[in-house]
Amino acid sequence: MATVKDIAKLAGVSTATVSRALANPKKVTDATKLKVQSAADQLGYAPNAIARSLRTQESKTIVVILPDIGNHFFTDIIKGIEQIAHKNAYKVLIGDAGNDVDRATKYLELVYSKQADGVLSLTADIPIANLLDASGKPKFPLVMACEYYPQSAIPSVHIDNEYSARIVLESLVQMGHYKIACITGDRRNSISIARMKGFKDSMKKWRLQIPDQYIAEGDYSLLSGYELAAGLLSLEDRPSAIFCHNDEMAIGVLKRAREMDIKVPEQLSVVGFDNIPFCEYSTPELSTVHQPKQLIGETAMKLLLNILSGKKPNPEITLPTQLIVRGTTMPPPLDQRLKIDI
Amino acid sequence: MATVKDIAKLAGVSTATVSRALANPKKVTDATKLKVQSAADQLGYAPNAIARSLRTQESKTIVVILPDIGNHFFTDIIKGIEQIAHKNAYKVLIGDAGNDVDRATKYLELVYSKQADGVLSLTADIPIANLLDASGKPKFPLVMACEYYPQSAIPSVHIDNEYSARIVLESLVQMGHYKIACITGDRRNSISIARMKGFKDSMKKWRLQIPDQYIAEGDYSLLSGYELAAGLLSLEDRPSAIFCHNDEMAIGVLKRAREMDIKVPEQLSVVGFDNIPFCEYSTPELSTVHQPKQLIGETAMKLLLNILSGKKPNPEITLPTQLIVRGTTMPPPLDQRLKIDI
DNA sequence: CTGAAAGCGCTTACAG
DNA sequence: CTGAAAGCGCTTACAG
Repeated sequence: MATVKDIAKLAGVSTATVSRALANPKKVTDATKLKVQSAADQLGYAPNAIARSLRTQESKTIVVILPDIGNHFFTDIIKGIEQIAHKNAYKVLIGDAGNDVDRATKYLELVYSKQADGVLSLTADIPIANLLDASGKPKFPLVMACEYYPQSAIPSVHIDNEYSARIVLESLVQMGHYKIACITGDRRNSISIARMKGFKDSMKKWRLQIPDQYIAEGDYSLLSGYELAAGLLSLEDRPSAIFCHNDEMAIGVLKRAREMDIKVPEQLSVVGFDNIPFCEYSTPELSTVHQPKQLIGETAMKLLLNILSGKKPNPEITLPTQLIVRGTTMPPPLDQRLKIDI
Repeated sequence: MATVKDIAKLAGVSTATVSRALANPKKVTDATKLKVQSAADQLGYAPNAIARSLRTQESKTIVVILPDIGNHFFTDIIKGIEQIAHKNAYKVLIGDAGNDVDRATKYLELVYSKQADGVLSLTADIPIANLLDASGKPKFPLVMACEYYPQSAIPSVHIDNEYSARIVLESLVQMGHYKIACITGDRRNSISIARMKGFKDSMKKWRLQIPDQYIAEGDYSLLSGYELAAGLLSLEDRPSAIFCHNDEMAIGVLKRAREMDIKVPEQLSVVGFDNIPFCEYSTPELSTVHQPKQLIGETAMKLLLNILSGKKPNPEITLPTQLIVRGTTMPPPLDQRLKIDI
């Protein structure tokens, strides 16, 4: 491997000049620029980024901490992150936590070991003490996306989860549903809490009850939706609608309903969350809440870039969602329909 | 950030001793080990991996080049890679090529810039001249998984694509299908070529015809399966079975059939490839070829580890596949059934 | 515009 | 067992 030293020798200049010619072509004569350039080409020079990092104290790399690479929701988020990162000459290290807190936390070491300049975390499962110093400020350049720590000073971009749950509920109630169940994610998670709050607030507003057994806690997988639906759909007073906190669990519910011979949407309405590509390929096509996934990724990366360049960040950005009504929702059977004046 | 120098000062030893105490506790007195360790703890020392890399000339990082992060087939492969990598103290840099050859090729620079020690490529779309030197040997530690360059000296782990296609075809023919269409991936790709060969060989063996318009070229997306099925299913002599080169295209076919009111499997059999989790959640559940995805990832990473440690690699590893018959395949209607003696 | 020199933070032969 | 010194390959203030 050729180094600046080799180029310097071949071009008959100093290593300082080589470095300058390659990095700032303006600070150097056209003649030397040419000499250096052709020597570099001749030697097939590739700069050693490690040496550069050690000298400049920056790696031009960021880590994104991914809760679970098996969750398809994150695909477009990552695409958004990578697009902005690459456009700005940053490399992206993707750390899959496999739903494990310790593994997620471990990726933070990359910034202490100087292999990354900042962190873009898609999970709020990391103990917050690992992220904030005594004064409550982030210990290193850090942005959260999708998930977040409420009332923390960590810059974050996310949707309005409470509002998004409310529009789902409003739509369902307007159709006449009142026996509405819910399959959540991890219930200690801020996202689940916000969505549950939106759900409960809407129900309360319409003076509707939520029996305890109508709330089930899943893990965002196809399987957990499938398994939890078994319980929900066997209830004596079976719900006429199920609101799932992501699309994969909703697709799991669809399968269970099919097996139990419960017709969707005639006998059961199902709503998902995220709007992953598979929504349009389920039977029936899944009604859901659309999240601007790629935009979330892009925005979060831009925020991190701002922090990395020393600007003080916009602390919190909320992006819009949208209810998408497809084939899994309709008014419940007449005998189960709510009678209200709208 | 504390450095070895700081620790050395606090512990009253040299930086050399600090380095040794931390890395090889055996080469040092118990007393100094203790002194150094406690000084390091006290200062909250985190080693600078960049400096270490520059000195040791290895980054303990590998890149995996991913054709498209949107293709769910790769999820478990990556899990397998990461598991073995982390167990061996290697970091994994995931490079998403977004189905773009130039982007894929660009990730190779990470090894020239010393940010990665080796490459695990899941795509064979990179021009091979970028990988091999004049004598046909890999320019750097390199392993292929899933895809490969036929007759190259690049170590690779993959399935037997030809055989896998044959078992699909045999199963279909045994059921009595003879009008069998195929939706492939990129047809210049070695995987598609091998699967097509298995397909054609089987058909030839049974003396069956494959009309040109029975072969359609897709891009592994849900949408391409959906779109190409429109043509296939509108043919005057409509196929009674479609073999898709991945599950997502097969699920796209299912949707189109539903819309055209063609009953699967009664009027149309569909077979996918890969066995992604969604297979069990489609309607009907998708028959497919199971690939040992996680094992492929693990095996490929072990191969790369071998190369990295100077051992000469096992050049090619083939892992077994398995036909999984679910709800999308059955014998064709009687009037379209092949009459053969078996 | 160019060069000599220092230094980023480690590790490791080489002496002792 | 321990220390002094060199060096990995860059970049950048400092002189000139």
